[in-house]
Amino acid sequence: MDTSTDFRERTVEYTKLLTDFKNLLKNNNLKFTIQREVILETLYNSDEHLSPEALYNLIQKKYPQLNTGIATIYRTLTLLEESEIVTSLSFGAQGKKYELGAKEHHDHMICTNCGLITEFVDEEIEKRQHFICEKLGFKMTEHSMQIYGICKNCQQ
Amino acid sequence: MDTSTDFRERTVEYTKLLTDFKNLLKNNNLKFTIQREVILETLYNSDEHLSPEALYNLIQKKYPQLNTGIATIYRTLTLLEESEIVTSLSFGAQGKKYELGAKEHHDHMICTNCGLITEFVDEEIEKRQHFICEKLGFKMTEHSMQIYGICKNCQQ
DNA sequence: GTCGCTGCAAAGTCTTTGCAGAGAG
DNA sequence: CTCTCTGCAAAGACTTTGCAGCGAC
Repeated sequence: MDTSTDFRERTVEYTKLLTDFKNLLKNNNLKFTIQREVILETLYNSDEHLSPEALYNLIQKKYPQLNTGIATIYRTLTLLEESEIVTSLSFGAQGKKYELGAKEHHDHMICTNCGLITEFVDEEIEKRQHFICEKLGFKMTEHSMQIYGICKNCQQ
Repeated sequence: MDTSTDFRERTVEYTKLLTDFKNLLKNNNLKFTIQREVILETLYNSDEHLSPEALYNLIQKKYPQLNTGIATIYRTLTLLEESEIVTSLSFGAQGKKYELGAKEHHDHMICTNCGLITEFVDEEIEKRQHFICEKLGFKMTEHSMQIYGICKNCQQ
C-alpha cells in the first residue's frame, strides 16, 4: 500500500480540474491566463470558503509579483461561477464566499460566534428535497441549506 | 359558522404583533413612531418577501405625506431583525429581503426565472436537522434552506 | 423639557465597468 | 497580428452614519 495516495489523488484531481477549465476557456474563445490559473489553484488549495477579498489577499501574498487586481478576482469568480466550477454562499448584506463546486454537494453549518463553516451531507434531507420538489412541480436546479448556531469549541 | 374567521384572526394576530413591538420598544427605552408602525404594518400586509427598497416604495405610495426616508427603513429593519420580529434572506451580492418572522418557520423555494418565492415546511427535514446538530455537538440557533429552480408556471 | 427619531445628504462597503496597454493564441 | 485580459481608477448599487430639527412620552 502506498501512503502517498491522498497526495496523488489530490494532484490528479487538480489536473483534471485545470484541464476542464482550459477546455471551457477554449470552447468559449477565452484565454488561459496566469491570473486565472492562480485563482483556480488558490481556491483549490484552500479548505475554507473564501471571500473575494480573502482570495485577493492570499494571492497577493503568494504571488506579489503578479500584482493581481481585485477586479480580476471578481471577474474570474463570476466566470467560474457561471461555468459551475465554483459555487457561492451569501452572507447577509456583506458579500459572498466562494468554494470549488467540483466537490461533492454538501450543506453548511455556520458558527455565529467564530465564523467557522462546517460542511455536511445528509442523504435523508437530499431525498426529501427531491420529493418535495416533485410534489410541488418545481424543477430544482440547486439548493443550499445553512444551519446557524454555536460550534462545539465556542460552547465551552 | 362565521365566514370572516380569516379576517378576524388576522386582525387579532396583528394586534398582538403590534403590542409585542410596543412592549419591546418600551422595555428598551425606544419610541413608538408612526414610521415604525407603518413599516411593521406594511410588512404584515405583504405576502411577499420585501427588499428595503420595495418596502420603501410601498410606503411612499401608501403614505406619501409621511415622506419616510430610506434610512429609516433600514434602521427599523435592523431593529426588527435584532428583535427577531422579522427575518432576512440573502440573495447573492444584491441585498436582502425581509419577512415577518412571527410566522411559523418555513423554508424557501426560489424561481430563478421569475423570482417567485414559495414557502414550505417539512417536518422530516426539520427533525433531521436537529438530529445532525445533536450528533455533531452543534448548538443550532436557526437555519435556512433554499431550493433554486424553475417554478411550475415558468416551465411552460 | 428631554432624549430618541427622522430626513437629508454625505460617507462607507462591496462590486462592476471603461479604458489603454499587455499578453495569449 | 488580433482580440481578449488585466490593472487602475472611476462609477455603481446598496447600506450606514452624522447632524440638526422634530416629536413621543
